[in-house]
Amino acid sequence: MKRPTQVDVARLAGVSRATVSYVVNGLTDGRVPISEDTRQRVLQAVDQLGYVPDARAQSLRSGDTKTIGLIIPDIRNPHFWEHAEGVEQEARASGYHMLLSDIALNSEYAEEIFKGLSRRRIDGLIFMGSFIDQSEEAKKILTILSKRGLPLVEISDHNIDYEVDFVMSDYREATKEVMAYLLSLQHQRIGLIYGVATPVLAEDRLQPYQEGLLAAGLPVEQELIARCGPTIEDGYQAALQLLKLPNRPTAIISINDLLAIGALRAARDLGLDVPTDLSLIGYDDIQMAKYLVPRLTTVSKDSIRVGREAVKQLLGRMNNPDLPRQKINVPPQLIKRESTGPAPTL
Amino acid sequence: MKRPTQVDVARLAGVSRATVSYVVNGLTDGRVPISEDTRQRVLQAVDQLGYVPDARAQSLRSGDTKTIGLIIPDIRNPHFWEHAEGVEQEARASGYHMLLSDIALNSEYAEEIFKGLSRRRIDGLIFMGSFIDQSEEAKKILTILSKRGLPLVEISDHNIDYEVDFVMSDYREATKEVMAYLLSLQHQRIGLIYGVATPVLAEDRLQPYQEGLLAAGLPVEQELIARCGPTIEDGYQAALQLLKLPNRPTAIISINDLLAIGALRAARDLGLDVPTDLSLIGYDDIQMAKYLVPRLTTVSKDSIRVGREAVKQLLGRMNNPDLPRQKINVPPQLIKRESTGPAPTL
DNA sequence: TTGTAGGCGTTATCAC
DNA sequence: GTGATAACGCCTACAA
Repeated sequence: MKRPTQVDVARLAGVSRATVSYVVNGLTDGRVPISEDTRQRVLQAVDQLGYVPDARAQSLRSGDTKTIGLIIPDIRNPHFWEHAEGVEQEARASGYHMLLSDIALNSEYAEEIFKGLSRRRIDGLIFMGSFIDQSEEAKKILTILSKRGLPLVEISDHNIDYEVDFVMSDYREATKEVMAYLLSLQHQRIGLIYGVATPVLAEDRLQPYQEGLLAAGLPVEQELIARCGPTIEDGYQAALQLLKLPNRPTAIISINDLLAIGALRAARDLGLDVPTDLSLIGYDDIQMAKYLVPRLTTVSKDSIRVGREAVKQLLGRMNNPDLPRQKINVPPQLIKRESTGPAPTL
Repeated sequence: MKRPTQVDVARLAGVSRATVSYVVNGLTDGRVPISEDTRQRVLQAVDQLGYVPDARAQSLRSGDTKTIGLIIPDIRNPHFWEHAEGVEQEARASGYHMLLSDIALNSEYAEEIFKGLSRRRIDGLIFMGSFIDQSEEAKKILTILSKRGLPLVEISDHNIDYEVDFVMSDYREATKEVMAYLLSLQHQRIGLIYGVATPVLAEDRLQPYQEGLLAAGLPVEQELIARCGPTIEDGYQAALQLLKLPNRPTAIISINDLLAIGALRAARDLGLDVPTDLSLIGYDDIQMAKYLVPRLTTVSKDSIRVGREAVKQLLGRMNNPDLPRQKINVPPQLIKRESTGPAPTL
């Protein structure tokens, strides 16, 4: 009934524990030679008993856990699963497991999550900067973990100035492009659905948005900036609010595709056609973006690749702690699809 | 630099290792009395060193890992993330962690994944029956794990006959309702997008589909059944295939909402209006279903609740292995929205 | 070619 | 009130 251990295998095979260890770990043809006969006997015993090594014990002994943690801000947003998918793929390929934590956009959880990961002695941690930044608490713990030698990689939407390896997709540049594009389509009133606002998101998107407006000689109007939460419903309500304005925007930038889905719905509910009456742009290029009706114009980034790159960086750092600071740029790209068009003449 | 252990804390506080253990585990007011003075000194040392207990060691000692595994069939389908969300919520509330594995619809991975979970000595496992069933290999391992005393809970779309606790949402009944609904709308040619076909899905959806047709005196036509893979693109292609038929269906049932998103797009690309020209029904009621244009009619199940119930069952079984077989029914529900309507007169 | 012994960090048991 | 000691399962020098 109880799980078999090395001892059980050894007993059955009539050898010592160490021999079992050698065979199981395949050191056969290396430094420690084991007779083929013994090897077979051990293997057979393993099979018969269904012996599986205990990762806890191995890890306690070896010092590493072959596990990397990934903290995502919101499990409900498809965008983050794509990161998770990339992380999991690359981790698996390197013999690592991924331990996924959803911070649920709730800074209160942050400490609990870090503690959990800390207890489990993960070998490295990948996290999304934008949301961790929100919490001073989280930042503090992160610093401690880092000081203690835990390899860290941040996935960021902008350049960062503190000492962490990171994979960046510069949304600042992308947002400039978005603004230029909308302005070239003659849009004068451009709304911003600014979900889950953080200081950092501001740098990436709010600022370039404002700067783009000003550079074109247009005013920055607070009523065109709708702050909201992370759910589709939030995006829906935010869009409704914007579109019901006496002098409504002819274009809306949504901070992510999920909110844009809500916005699309809102437009339709008000009898507005996208893109004839309203242009809409999202960010992330989640898988379904190009199947929506209309297909969504969006700022695309290869999220799976970002996840994979993050793991690569992390493993690099783990193998060589003295590496110079790593950074890699996975530039996002404006994908023009059907949800944007020339400004209507109102 | 190295992680502090109990020994370090003990040294700093000037007490023995055991005392540290007592204090940290809060046994203070229980069986083992510790002077308040000592307690404070220990706590302070813990804080100063940033000591965090090592879960591996604890687990090795105590025999359990406070971790439950969850195997989902496809990380790309939002539906499964909702289950994961429920599992994670309930697990967290009970002091457990969730270890998520994505089987990537690939039976080859199954064995590897089970081995991984086995090595990690999870305390219990929740899995989705429909996809595990595909692989004989997987089924065998599952049986072994179960025999060995690993508590198991299956999340299933139908009643199951073997000895496992399970949470069921009976899609068989729901599908009957779907058929009745479509027939009442006068649809005579009803297509089925039958993604990721497994024998079990067949029972839930293919059979009632066929039976519904026959009961209404309609033929079961193979050309109306499009088998396909799990991605949106697959759904798109499958729908295209169906809709290009000389005698195209006026209604399509899609095995899940994700595929339905593809189908919606396909209809639009062929210039067909949903629901005027084509009725479309999905399954799962993923979050965005009610924001799509048109809002998607679907078979809804409370996935988060299913996840939570599964954890409750699992914990119940863990606390009391001799419990009689548990089963709970979370019945799905047909939600009529905008993607369905009366059959067009072709 | 195989066996022995020590230790990874924790906790339960039993003395002091 | 507090401190040794053994044990959880594994790996790896080192010895035989």
